[in-house]
Amino acid sequence: MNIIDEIGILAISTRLQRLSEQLRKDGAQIYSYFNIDFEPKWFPVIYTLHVKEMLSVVEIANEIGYSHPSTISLLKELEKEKIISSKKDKQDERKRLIILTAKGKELVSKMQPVWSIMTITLNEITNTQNNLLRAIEEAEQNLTRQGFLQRAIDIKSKG
Amino acid sequence: MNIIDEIGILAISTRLQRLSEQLRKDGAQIYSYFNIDFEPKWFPVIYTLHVKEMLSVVEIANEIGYSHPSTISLLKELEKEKIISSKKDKQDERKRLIILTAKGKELVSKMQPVWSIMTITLNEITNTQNNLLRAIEEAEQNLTRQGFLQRAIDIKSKG
DNA sequence: CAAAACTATGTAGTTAACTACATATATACA
DNA sequence: TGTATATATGTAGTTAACTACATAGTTTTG
Repeated sequence: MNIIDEIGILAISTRLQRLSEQLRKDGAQIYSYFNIDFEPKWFPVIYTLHVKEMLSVVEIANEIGYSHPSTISLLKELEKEKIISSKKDKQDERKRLIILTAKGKELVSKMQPVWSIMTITLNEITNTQNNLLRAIEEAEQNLTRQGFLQRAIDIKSKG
Repeated sequence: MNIIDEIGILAISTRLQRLSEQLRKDGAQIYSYFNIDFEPKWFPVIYTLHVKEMLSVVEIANEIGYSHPSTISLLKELEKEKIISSKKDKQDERKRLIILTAKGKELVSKMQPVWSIMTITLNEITNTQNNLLRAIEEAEQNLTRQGFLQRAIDIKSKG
């Protein structure tokens, strides 16, 4: 056990990041093992388009919680891979509407059984005494109620 | 299991990363609010040196769980800030031994009350029904027992 | 005891996110 | 109605981690 594991809560940001990175890398290995040419970072965009069919760039960015420039760079890759395509919105010429191509939809159906397996596997890993997904949701809710900085200021003035 | 739950766990890597990033940014604001010139990313190195006094580059990298090149680049910044200093190991000329400078030690004592406040605050945020730190530890333990890929392969062959 | 293997450090280049700024179009209001 | 404001997209540059490779020193072994 190293120091970061020992310090506990103060290093929680580092811990979250490390676990995220590990799951992302393992996810990439799983796609590769099942002979699917897909990068984990594409998942949020593709899944969103699978469910919502057609969205603008900013709508996707909001759905996946990324900045719009990050989203644009993902969309560029996916367009190069011919997994998505886009066209101007006739009603609003500023907007670019994104959809899955036939190839993209095919890819989604090929991935669905793998997603099921991943879901089962991730539940095995994270549905422990303290459920990781619930824990994230609860922490995010607390942060929404009152931010980290404001809480720290309050504790200082009280303590 | 419905679609929302499915995307929930499938997107867990993204969720972990986002929460990590938010806490890191908020942490930076807290240091700044308390007039401390310190970046959250330096924390693992500084805390490690505070506890272990003197370590080589690779020893620090192992303690904080980063690659050695990442560690080198953090050490470069900290050396520029005169928070740490380093000297060759006389016993093993390959090694560079790192210690906190007087300025570094002063900084640590200035930060300790802030770390206490952060600890309280982070516990408020994460010690919910499902404790986030425990949840991370439990998930990491499960991954150590058997990796994500191997679990996925097992489920495929069973299912 | 010299060659091979290993270990420690360092450099170069990549990646995947970000912020700040720029531009085009749409909407609101004086 | 035309100017100010807001929104959508895009570009440039930054950041903080990584991997792959290079080099120097140490240890092992045939």
